[in-house]
Amino acid sequence: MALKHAILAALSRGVPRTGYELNASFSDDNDRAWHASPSQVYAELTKMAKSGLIEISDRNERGRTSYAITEPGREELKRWLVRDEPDHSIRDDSMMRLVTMWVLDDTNARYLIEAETAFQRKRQLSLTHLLEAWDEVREDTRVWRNRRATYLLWLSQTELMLEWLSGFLDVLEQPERPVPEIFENMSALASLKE
Amino acid sequence: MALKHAILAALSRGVPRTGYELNASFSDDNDRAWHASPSQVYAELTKMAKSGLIEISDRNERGRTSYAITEPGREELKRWLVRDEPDHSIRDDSMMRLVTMWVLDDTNARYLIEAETAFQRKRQLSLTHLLEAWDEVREDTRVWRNRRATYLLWLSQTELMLEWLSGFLDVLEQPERPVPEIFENMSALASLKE
DNA sequence: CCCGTCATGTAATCTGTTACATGATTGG
DNA sequence: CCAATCATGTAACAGATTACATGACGGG
Repeated sequence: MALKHAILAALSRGVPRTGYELNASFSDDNDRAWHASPSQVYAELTKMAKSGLIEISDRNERGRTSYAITEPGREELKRWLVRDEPDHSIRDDSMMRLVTMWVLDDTNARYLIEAETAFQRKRQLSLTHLLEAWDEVREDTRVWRNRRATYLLWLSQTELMLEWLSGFLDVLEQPERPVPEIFENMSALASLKE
Repeated sequence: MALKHAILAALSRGVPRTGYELNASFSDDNDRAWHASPSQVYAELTKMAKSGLIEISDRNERGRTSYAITEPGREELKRWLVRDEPDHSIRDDSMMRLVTMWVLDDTNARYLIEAETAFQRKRQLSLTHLLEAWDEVREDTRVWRNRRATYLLWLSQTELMLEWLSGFLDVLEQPERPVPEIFENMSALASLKE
């Protein structure tokens, strides 16, 4: 039950948040960590409040209910981090498409690769903007250092992906050219030269 | 229902496979595309055989049942690739841990980062070996070009991760040093310098 | 006043995990 | 012959999605 921990992580800074706000971050394309649907989040929040990991910190005149992490919640978050084995299993729809691309003709394959490229470029842009905005805030707490480092990772991951996608187009379209040759000039793959 | 498409993709080369063999690839740490548990795979295979996307190609003296993709199955695979929108939502347990690391003290954080580093190094090794083995096979079909390109992507993703992890250790342990400075000399992040 | 966004939730359904059961074969 | 691996499945449960329902508020 990892949504539980994703919620605890989101509240761990101490700032209370509403279900709506949490949903925004769980559906955000920039948040490369955990996705959840709204109904799931609301259900989980009710359950967690009942079990004491979080508590209602504020119930506004309007519908909004804010939740805050409790001490047991913070304990559980740490317990999870240090005791539970990380789960490295992956379900990546777009990766699966990339491995299966060869079943298509060049026209369709090219189209799909370009669509993926467009998506990654969009991501690259919004991550860049976010990082630039943070440069001006100039905060330097432990949380922010962690978050900035993570966003730098995500940015370089999407840039690696973009570089690879352009090579992948050549792999499908230039069937005579050896695959290793196509990728050997990638800066991001420089370490492969050893 | 993406497991369906993962199975079709695995059978798409035309080589029949048993449930057991499919399970091996779905639980393989190297296969960075789709994970599934054995019981789920067996259930899905029975269902797909009933609906005609795959068929039993061989039922051995022993328990083994081999499945092969059918023409409708191949059609469905292509339909999925070109018509269905890719799902970019992510649930990445180890990524979530990395974003939450700041709640821990340095000792625990360092320990977890080192554990993750060990995992990624193991992956790096097995991907390297796989690619080297393929160099000797020297096949050059459309499938193999696609697969080689994908493995090169996974390898460079792993190497990017390794480089980032070593920087991330510094982020937590050298609280005075600015985060961007720590990562600016990464070769994989070279494009950020523009 | 109507539409879009804010804000939360229920119910039905589907997807995926865990624990368990079963039995054959292979290598030491 | 015993343990590990091969090989498949069932049943109960947990996790997640979809469609739907509800209502408040703010701006044009």
